[in-house]
Amino acid sequence: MADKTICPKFESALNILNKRWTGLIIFQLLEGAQRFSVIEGNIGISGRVLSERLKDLEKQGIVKRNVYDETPVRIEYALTEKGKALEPVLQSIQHWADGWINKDTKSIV
Amino acid sequence: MADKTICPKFESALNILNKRWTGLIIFQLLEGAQRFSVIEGNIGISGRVLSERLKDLEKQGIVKRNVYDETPVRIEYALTEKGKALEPVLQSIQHWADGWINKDTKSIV
DNA sequence: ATACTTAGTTACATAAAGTAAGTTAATATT
DNA sequence: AATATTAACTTACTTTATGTAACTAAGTAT
Repeated sequence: MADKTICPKFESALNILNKRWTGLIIFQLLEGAQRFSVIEGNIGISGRVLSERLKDLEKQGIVKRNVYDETPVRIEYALTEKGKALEPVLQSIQHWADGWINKDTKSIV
Repeated sequence: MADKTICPKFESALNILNKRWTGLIIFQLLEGAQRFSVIEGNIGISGRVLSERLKDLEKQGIVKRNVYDETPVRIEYALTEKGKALEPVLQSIQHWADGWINKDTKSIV
């Protein structure tokens, strides 16, 4: 691979949304903190990959993992400020989708 | 997979940007029509996958394939109106990246 | 002691992406 | 006439990512 790095920041941002499921995970968390099993059920991701993604997102400072010492233990994943700052990105995707995606054909309007 | 379909249009839009390379391909084409080999070289994608992606994007009405009968044949890929309409999406990603990505650490600002 | 719950992890199977060589068509070169 | 060149792919094969389903750990409750 050549890797011309058009703009390293931009590429690095794209590499986040680029990965399967990250967009939906962030979209879910924009509604508020959620537990592992809730995210899993809501977006239909496999536990294996959700675990992987949440670790990535945490490492990138987009998601925060909060442990509540109840019984059984409750763990919630929430967006950080950096994560919340992605809301306009998802909104612009939504806006584009509203204007250009025909939900029946999944193709040209 | 459960597939709760949060919003079918939104999901379908995400499934485009979601795939590896599509974001960069569209970003490239925002600068104007480009040939296969140029895109390939600029973003460092393999020919096999670029071919696959361009067909997908064409099928979704985001990219138009233009054949110029020169010698050797010249083929250019350009964004359609639907494709150009993605510019604000990429801009919002760029904007987020500028504010939140530290290009050195690739992580928290 | 056994069972239940959440939040994972592990082992294995299938699908997607990377690599490198090959194909096609229209010239241009020797 | 045979060989080479160029762009745009395609094919065969390897590596990586994702899906599936069963399993583990910690802390109760029965």
